[in-house]
Amino acid sequence: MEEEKQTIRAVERALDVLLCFTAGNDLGLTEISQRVGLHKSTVFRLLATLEHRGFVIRDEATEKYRLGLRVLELSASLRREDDPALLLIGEMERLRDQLGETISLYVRDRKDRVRIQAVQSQQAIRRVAPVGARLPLSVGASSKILLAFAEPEVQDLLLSDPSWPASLSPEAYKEQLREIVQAGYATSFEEREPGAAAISAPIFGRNGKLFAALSVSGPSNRLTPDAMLECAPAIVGAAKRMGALIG
Amino acid sequence: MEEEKQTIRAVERALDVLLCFTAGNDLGLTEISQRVGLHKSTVFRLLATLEHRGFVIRDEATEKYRLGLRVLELSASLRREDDPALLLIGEMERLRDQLGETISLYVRDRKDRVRIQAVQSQQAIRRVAPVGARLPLSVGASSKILLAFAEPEVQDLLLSDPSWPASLSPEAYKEQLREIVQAGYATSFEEREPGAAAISAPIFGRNGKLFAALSVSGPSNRLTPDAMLECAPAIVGAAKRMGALIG
DNA sequence: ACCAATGTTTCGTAGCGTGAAACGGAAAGA
DNA sequence: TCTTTCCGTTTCACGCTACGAAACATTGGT
Repeated sequence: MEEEKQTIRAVERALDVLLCFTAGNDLGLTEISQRVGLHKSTVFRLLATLEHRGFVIRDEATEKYRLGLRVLELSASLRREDDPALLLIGEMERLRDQLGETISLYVRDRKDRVRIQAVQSQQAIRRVAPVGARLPLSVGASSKILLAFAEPEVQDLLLSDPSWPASLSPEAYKEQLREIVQAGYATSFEEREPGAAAISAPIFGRNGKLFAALSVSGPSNRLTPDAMLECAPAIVGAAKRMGALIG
Repeated sequence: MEEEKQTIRAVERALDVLLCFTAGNDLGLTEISQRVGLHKSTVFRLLATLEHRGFVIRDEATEKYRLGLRVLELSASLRREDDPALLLIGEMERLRDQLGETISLYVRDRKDRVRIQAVQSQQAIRRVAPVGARLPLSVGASSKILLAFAEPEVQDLLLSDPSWPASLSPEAYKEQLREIVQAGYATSFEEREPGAAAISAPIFGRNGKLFAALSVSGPSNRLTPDAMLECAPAIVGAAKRMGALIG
């Protein structure tokens, strides 16, 4: 049960503190200590260390903490010249212009999916999709794609994981995933967020393995089930072209 | 020579390991341990911790370490809706289209400057400017802007800092900065990188304090001293308009 | 086969991180 | 003005925990 990997507690705690800031707004010391469940003085020292390296800074006015520019520096190193997300942005823009909706690119990262690239719809009412967002793998069209086309062993691992919602029976869900493999795309209608719908198709690399899920999302009154059925071929086609672009 | 702030050694080391990856390429355990000057087993545990939280991952093929998507998640929180860099991108694009060169936005972060936004030139030969890059405050046109228009106390602090190159006399440099304040803009010609030139102007916030340096950079055979002199008014004007846009 | 280089595990020690408590300071309320 | 309250900061003794040497494992090169 318990073969925890050998990790360093203080570092783990520091990273937890950092992750608090994914919420977005600035945080005070006490608020952080409550959120991570650590003593004030412990968090104080952790924050002092993070600040010393520039990972967090203090807002001069409010005295609260926020992320520092060091994380921008790190993320710049993530986006390298060979970043697939950069290669695919052109094709994504073309699809956006064709369909008028927001286009996202998701990859699986452990037990979540992460939006690694996005081009926003130009319409007044649109889905806004910030790059970097981390979302659950249990709901949404792209989640189903990432699961349905994953290698069987990771699929089993994820569906049997304790973090998998008990309300979703693995057996029934697998049947649904098989249908998606058959169809070649997946849809979701007001599944994760009310008023939103999405349709997603898989992008395979040259090695034949799933690389990412291409997803079109918008308001559910525009992306009706019928409308999604209609634009599915375009999305599947774009995903196929993208697969040819990446290594 | 005294009291360092109270920080946590293990965390500090972990952050140093993370910062190794700003180089860009993937790193092996031994290489990291040499770079940060720590024992292999120590780095091994630090990396295991960073990996456990998703800040680094291992390339399946090469077994080397690289940054994980958690840093993308963090950087997304840095780019919020009220991010000034997002407000200014429109004006930057306009300036790019007018001058045909790459436009960058720099802010001072401690003893460095960081490029927080950029729009790339469309020309075949152009300056490429990745967002997030951290550069020294001692060379380059935008460095001079960030120093010249900084509050006097931080200017003194930076010029007297041990990290300031001894070859640049603070006295003479201050005189140069005064001239820049007079002119309202700064230039650099093959100063930091051979073959590159830049011209930069300050952006002030509503509070009258310096917010960032707007910079135009390109190959030195296009951005000749004469050409820079010619386009200076356009850049100063754009910087002024940008100042009105931010809070 | 050897050697060299890298990644992983073990283990005893002491140095370090920990959390309770006390301190200081600012803002809110009576 | 004097409380009260809430934050942030500092101190300190205890005992856990992170440390590094060394051994072990694994690979690839010659």
